[in-house]
Amino acid sequence: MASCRGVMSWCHVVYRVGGIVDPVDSARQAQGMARTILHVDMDAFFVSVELQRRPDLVGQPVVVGGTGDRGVVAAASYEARRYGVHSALSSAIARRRCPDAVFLPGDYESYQRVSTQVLEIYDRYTPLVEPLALDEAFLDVSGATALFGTGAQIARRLRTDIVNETGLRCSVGVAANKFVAKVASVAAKPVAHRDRIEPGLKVVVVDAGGEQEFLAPLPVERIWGVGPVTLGHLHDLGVVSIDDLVRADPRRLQQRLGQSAAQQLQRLARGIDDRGVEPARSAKSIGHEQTYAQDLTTREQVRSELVRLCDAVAARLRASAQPARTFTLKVRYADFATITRSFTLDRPVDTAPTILVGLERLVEHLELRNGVRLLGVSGSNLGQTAVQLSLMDDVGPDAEEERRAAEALDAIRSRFGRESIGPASSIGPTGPDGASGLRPVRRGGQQWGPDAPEDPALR
DNA sequence: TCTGGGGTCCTTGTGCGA
DNA sequence: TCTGTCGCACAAGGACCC
Repeated sequence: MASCRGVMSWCHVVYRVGGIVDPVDSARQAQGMARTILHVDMDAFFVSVELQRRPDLVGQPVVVGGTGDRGVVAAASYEARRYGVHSALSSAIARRRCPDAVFLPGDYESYQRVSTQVLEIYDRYTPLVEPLALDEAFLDVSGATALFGTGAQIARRLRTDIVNETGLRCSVGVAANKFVAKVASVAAKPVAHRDRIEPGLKVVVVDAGGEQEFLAPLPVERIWGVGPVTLGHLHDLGVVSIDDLVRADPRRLQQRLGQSAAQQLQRLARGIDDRGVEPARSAKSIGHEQTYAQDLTTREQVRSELVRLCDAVAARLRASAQPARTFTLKVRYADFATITRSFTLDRPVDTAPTILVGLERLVEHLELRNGVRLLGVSGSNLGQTAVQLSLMDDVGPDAEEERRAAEALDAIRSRFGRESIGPASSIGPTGPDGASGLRPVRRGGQQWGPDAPEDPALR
């Protein structure tokens, strides 16, 4: 049985049980190499940052995300969660469920700043930090225990530092591997019930060897990689809890989910996860996509938007010094059907005109059907050196000229800001306020869908 | 009930050369 | 010369994550 041990000054639960033990972990422990992994997850991060600027909203239902009808919720305060509002819910439904909620459009750059501050705190404890998103990270503190104490003690110190220096709260899971640490951090979080908000445990520790007993009673959708589709398959097979998954017939699972997924899920269900904490994961693709408040219905509109997206993607490829060989166009139609089309060049490139030539060829063969609600462009197959030679050369602009223009663009943006210059098609006939102006693609801008028309009551 | 934007990873199908 | 097969690269899509 799992034993829960409360600790005076902060709530802290330890699962120390027997059960099936991963041979890899056993060998590691036998050699004194057991890892201590922390998963730190900020509580309602975006909302908490907003509340620091708007203390008058503390205790109220607050939602950060797309404010328009095509937006989604990025984060909800626990007061809003009591009404069934949660992240990824459509903003329209969120409004219906909680009409009194205050909707804020979100400020990605502020969240980035606070996130950097939190990363600096992690750095004091270990260099092995793998950020997963702005609001969560894995830390391998195996080498820090001699200096700072047990995993639980480090977790407690970290929480205190974060609260004192940022004013924000977080929940921490501690375990011998990433997956279990992540599930533990969820168990440490506050829970919003219809009639009350249950304070979280703040820190939950799962000792090595106790993984399977900790996981067994949890619903199978807690496993990383089980989304709505896989959950449907698992329910069809009578698998509801993680324990059911451990006991499930591997052949039936493989028939339904494929060999790779079935094996991986059963390993995770047993609490086995050999992935290490990777501090410097390089990006494999760089892209931008945008959902439009009104569907695009003409080829001209599509081309014009592609110019903006290409410009933004090319600028980021240059900024990261990672030109791409493969470019993918994503189109979502009004009926939500989504297609992707891609092309691969013989050499990596990072300038918009060359990419655009390829994309326009793809668009020529596309039907616009009854309207396009989303367009996306991404570059993958990232390389190191951009070469202005490609299959587009026969029709593309002069390579040297293109390169010089891109460098001039970067220099102007670096000096005067990202919105200071852009492709001609970025100049809309009229802006939201009736005036013309540049419409740059901004990373983090419109992150959660098109915003509602300006409402002074929002801010 | 309506579904964003940034990604990653996996599977399947196809074309091609050996 | 034709056919089958294997491995590889690529394209497209699906599922998932935060």
